[in-house]
Amino acid sequence: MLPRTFYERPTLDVAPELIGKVLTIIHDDGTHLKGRIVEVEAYIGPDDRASHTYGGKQTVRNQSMFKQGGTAYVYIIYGLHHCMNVVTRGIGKPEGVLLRAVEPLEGIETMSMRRYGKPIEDLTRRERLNLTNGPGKFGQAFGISRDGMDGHDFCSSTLFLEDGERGTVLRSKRIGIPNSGEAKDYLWRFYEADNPYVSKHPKETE
DNA sequence: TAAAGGATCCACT
DNA sequence: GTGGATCCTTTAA
Repeated sequence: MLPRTFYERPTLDVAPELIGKVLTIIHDDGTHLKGRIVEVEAYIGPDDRASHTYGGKQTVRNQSMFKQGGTAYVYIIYGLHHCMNVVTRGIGKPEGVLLRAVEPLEGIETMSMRRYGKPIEDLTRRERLNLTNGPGKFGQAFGISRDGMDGHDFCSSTLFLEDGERGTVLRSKRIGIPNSGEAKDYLWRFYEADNPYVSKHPKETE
């Protein structure tokens, strides 16, 4: 399992290195879920208009962002989708990386039932790719919720990351950022080239 | 207490 | 490629 020192570094160093890492979540009912991370975005609180912690703003919802590196920050977007972040740097530094998409490795049956209520063999090709190719979809497939997951430690026996194979890492502008303000142009999205589980393959890449 | 908006997803064209 | 759904969190009065 990746040590805490992996997370307690500059966010823009951690984010691209998360590509290819294998995430494991073990739920209370014993189900093992594994996925290979293929898409992330960095959010650097104090200087980032698009972050929930812009200017160091601290609320009931985002308090996990202020904890030590390797903490999970889970929030609900648009009232219904759960998104998971990995907190970086140290206590009092509200920075993190949003996990946007993974490639399913283990527990695919469970993911299929959670997402579509039917077994994997009944899914269309499109539905299989739609299991985890977006922040909210990944959250639903992995059974992520604020109860129990928010504030959880990535250095624990039921939630952790391990090394995995990594392909070519590309970078782009982030997705869903309003088309105004200086934060929109930052190339803080990282994803694996040619991976079908990446939510979007934009034109502007480096 | 009320109002506005959002780090998205899905169905439809 | 486009637009609507949907409800929680924040902020201001």
